[in-house]
Amino acid sequence: MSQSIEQPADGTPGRTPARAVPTSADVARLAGVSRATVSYVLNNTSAVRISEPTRERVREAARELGYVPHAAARTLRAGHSRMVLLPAAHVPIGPLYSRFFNDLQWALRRLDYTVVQYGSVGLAPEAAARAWAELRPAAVVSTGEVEVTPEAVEILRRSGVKAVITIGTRDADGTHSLVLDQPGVGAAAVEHLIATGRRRIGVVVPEEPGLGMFSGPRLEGARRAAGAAGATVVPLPLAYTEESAEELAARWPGLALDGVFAYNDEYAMLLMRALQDAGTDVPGETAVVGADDLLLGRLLRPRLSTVRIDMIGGHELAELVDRAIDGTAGGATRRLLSGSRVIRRESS
Amino acid sequence: MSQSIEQPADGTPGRTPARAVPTSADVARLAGVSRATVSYVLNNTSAVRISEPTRERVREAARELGYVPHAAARTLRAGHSRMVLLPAAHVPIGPLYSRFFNDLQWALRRLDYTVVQYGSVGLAPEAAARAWAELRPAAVVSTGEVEVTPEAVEILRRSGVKAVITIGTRDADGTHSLVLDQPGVGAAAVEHLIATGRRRIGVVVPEEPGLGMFSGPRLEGARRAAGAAGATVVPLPLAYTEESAEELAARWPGLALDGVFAYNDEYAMLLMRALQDAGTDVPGETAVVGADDLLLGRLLRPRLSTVRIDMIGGHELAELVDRAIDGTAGGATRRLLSGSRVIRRESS
DNA sequence: TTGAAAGCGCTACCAG
DNA sequence: CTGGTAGCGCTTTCAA
Repeated sequence: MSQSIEQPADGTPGRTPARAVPTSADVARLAGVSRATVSYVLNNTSAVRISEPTRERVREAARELGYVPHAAARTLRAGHSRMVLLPAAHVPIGPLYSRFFNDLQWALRRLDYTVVQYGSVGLAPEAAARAWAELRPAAVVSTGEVEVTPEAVEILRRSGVKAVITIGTRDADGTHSLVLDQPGVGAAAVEHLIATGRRRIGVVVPEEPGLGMFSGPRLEGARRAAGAAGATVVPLPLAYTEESAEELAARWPGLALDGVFAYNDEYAMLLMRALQDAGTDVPGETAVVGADDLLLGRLLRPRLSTVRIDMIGGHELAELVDRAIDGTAGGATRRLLSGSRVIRRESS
Repeated sequence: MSQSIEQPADGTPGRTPARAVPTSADVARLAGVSRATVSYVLNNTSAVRISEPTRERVREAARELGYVPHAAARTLRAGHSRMVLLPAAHVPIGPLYSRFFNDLQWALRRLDYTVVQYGSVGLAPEAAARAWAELRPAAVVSTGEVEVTPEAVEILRRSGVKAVITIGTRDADGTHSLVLDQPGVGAAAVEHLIATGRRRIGVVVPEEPGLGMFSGPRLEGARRAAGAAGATVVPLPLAYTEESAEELAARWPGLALDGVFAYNDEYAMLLMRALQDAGTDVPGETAVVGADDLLLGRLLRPRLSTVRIDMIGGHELAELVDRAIDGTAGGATRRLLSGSRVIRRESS
């Protein structure tokens, strides 16, 4: 074959010769056509008509060489990518989110986007934004693990990112913001407790870092709801360990609380267990309400009352992303997701 | 300014003018130097000495323009990327994995790799491999959610991927394989049950798709261990729903099992709850063993016995990835991670 | 110490 | 219907 003449300098001479990775030029040579034709055939370019025999020759050559197009080259040439970047969460928020994530990814891929999660643990907002911007994604969909500051948005914008979508506790300007009504979650729980006759209500505040952006607003909402009804709210710091829960349960009698909103179902389980072990009757002495409606909660005894949180569907969000990228969605929008409601079981 | 002459065709004429994204050429122009100099300065190229005033001018210009390098262009020019691709799991495997994931990402970033998770839900092995290959990552680290077939490995190899690392239930050839000893997990559980006097042992097999690659080998290991001791193993299909668990619990007496390995702690909780509700005494009539050592298990009553699974550390793996990329780790290796041991609590 | 220029792989224009 | 070719943004060799 003619290629053998320009045997390329081999990268790894030691072991398997590892021929250089095939390019569209290699495909063209093997098929006896031009690189342009290869591009037309492999991309099914409709603006140009290639004879069927030629198409087949090209496809066969590509198959034989194991040709895979080079995304970076395509991006460079096109001037834009079809990548949607999701800053990856450092805290797994449970089945609710993971289901949502899967739906989103699946829907975006149907729209021909390449979905990529970028781990951004421990990066400052601007540093993270720069790292994301290097990849020149078409859109960034942030689910709240890294704060999206105005500076970050500006960095992304200037790097050609077409759309920034945030899902979080408050709107980030210049973005399409989906605001989860966290205060509403706390308020729903507390209103329910009050409606069932409770007056002194504890609100668990996780000590784990990274949950503050959720727990703060939930506490705030709880306070508002309690204030409106003349009830009392007591913040209860709690780490996700048995020791911390035991310690809290030990001083429970002194706190004289008749109800508690435990942040979510997992903390609720932790706390409820500790309370029961310490001899506190649930819901007799203290009612407990979690959040997220995990299967877990139905397995506890008493069955756990919970706040089911309103969440946007993955498919719906994918469409928003798509419209935001092609400009149809306008410059910046804000949408409040507030539909949290209590599911009463046996613990309240 | 001179740029105003060649005002580029604006992408989105409607709203904010959105000036074209700045390139290193723009930085060079603003700083009054050549593009080469810009590259030298911003990459701290040591082979070349640039005067301090020039460096400062370049950096200032970059800052002013909000310049962010274009990863695709860099990759294209360099002929290789520093991207490590992790096919993202479609099933959240719990805190054990998520901790591992974070460590791995963090460690890889310290080694100056760009870590990217690629959602590959529902793709055939070869299709997934091609999708990954388009990004020309330096390495692919598969944690077992998509099967890595020999064909897939070949596709990746031919696309210049330097290293393929698999963590899974068996070794994939041509890769660096870390084999989790799943049979060992089942065996450990069953041996423990036998040692504590059980003879007819159920093994839960989750009906959820995607877990088969774990549950199958665990069942196999359980069978081997039972066979060696003359005990009996009964496979128990179970979906992760209350109904499925209730149904299983209802026919429990007929099964006449005195022990059960419940796949993991979550299924164990589900089953144990259903058994207790149906009036079966745990561990009196039936002993229950889970796996993964979740905090959850310690909160149950009786406290759940569990198999703690041996796992490689994220940092350690990051180093393997690094050596595999630069060739130091050799062509293909295999390492068995077998160190599972039972933590006995109260349910067995 | 700095600049000019080639070229990575690909696509889209324009000629033939 | 097919081929030639420019050029996306970047790094790096070679020359000045």
